[in-house]
Amino acid sequence: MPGAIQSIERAAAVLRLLGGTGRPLGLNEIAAALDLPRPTAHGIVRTLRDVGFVDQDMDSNRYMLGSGLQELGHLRDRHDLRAAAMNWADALAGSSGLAVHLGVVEHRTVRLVHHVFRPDGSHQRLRTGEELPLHATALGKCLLAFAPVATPRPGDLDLHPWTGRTCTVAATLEKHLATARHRGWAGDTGEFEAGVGGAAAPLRASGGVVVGALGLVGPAEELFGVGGELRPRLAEQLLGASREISVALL
Amino acid sequence: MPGAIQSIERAAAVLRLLGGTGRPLGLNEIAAALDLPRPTAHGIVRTLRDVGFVDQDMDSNRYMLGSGLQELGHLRDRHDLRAAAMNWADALAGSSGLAVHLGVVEHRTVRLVHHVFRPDGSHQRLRTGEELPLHATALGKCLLAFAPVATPRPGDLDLHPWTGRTCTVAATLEKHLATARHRGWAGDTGEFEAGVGGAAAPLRASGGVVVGALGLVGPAEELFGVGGELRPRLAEQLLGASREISVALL
DNA sequence: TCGGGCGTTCGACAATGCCGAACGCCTGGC
DNA sequence: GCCAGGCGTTCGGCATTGTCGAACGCCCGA
Repeated sequence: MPGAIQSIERAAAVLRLLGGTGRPLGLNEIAAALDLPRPTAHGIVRTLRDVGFVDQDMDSNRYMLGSGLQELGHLRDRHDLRAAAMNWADALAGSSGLAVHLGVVEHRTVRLVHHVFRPDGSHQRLRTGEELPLHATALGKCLLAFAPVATPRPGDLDLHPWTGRTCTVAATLEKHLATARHRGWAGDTGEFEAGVGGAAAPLRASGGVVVGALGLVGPAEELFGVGGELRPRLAEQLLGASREISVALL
Repeated sequence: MPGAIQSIERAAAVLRLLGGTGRPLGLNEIAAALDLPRPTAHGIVRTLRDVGFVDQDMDSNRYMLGSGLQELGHLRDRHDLRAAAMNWADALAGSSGLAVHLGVVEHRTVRLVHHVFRPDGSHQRLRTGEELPLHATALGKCLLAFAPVATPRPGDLDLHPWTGRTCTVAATLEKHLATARHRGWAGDTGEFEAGVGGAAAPLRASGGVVVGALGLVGPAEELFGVGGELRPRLAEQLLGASREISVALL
């Protein structure tokens, strides 16, 4: 059984030390805390700085955790969401006969973090990683409606008209969001891609924080009945799955 | 100029690869992506797993980002808050003549992340790192009032009676929180420590998310006038500082 | 059962990391 | 102004640690 790589272990110890101490540390403090000679600690810290995991204050020369770590931490949060949702998303695609999307807020868009194909064997392109507009998709409108503090205000969005059905007036979009809040899900009836509809429900982590949205996507006439309402069976399946995923996120 | 420590650089590359790919990776994929021989990649990945920065799925043997990284990322978020608030907190202590606390929600308590002594040269103990009760301190009530999704509901809290003034009934606490929301700050009149009062205002990051609270702490009669209202000068100073910090967090 | 693919271990060796000595800069005290 | 001390940083010899080809062991599918 080969041993661990010592320099990587030491790098991890430096990061934990910086994280556990509530202030920037000087090289001498780091070296003393880890019982390392200063040039050894310096080599480690300098490399961590070069890779973005540690920042160095230009005036005091002290070291602190870097933004590269923060980004990785947030990505890990997202992976947890995906892991919790994956099985339920698969099952939802199976029971609904539609494609399933899992999306999160990223900057001012929806980032697709998981995509289950419609289970009919038709030719489909995997869209994981794509950016979708907040105002013109069910996922986006769901996030706008249920995670207002994490999303821009409708009035601050560029309401690009993707199709003739896209909301291009903030007040109209606000009405859609109010309706979504009332129903517990948000819909789109061909607002991003003509003829393609969607419905999405929020995913909540501990404390009720909305951390993402789960959506169904397919031909609009398959999702919505004559009155424009989401078909009751689909609503039940979507809301059921989003509830189970939210429980798994606690 | 000495070079970087190669194995640490490679470890960072592994972490970025795992973060940037939306799914768990096998060793062969990691080795191929980084153009490393498998045993080399294995040594790196195994060490990262041992230090908690990488998790390995027991069934598939695939590797993904670990929870240790997530924790460090969150700690970095907190350090950002502290860095943004530090100078304003110092100035607030100077202008108010009181001690200043900066706190965040951690589990079901307030974690003190910064503490500026009252500037009168009196003997004081540094309390950074301490846990304070949410229901009995101004910081805690501020977080309960303004960050409801990140804090427990009053009815779910253990309302321990620290002093004779502590709120021990959820309905009473709810009233305090409603008052705080109305005023923009929360107060405590000796509910945690007899005779010691506090007032706290929320700190907001981008999107309006409340990420912490800034508080004044001192003898209750210095904070509150005869009618029990926070002295106007202190209210103005506290709210001014919290606004400036919130701007710095955008 | 066999073969392929996978993660993991073994051990030789050389390259890389380690670390004592020294350097250069900054600050504070005299 | 000068000096000393404290700090982060560099240098370079050397040995230890990391690297990596070869092999192992396990699992799954044909």
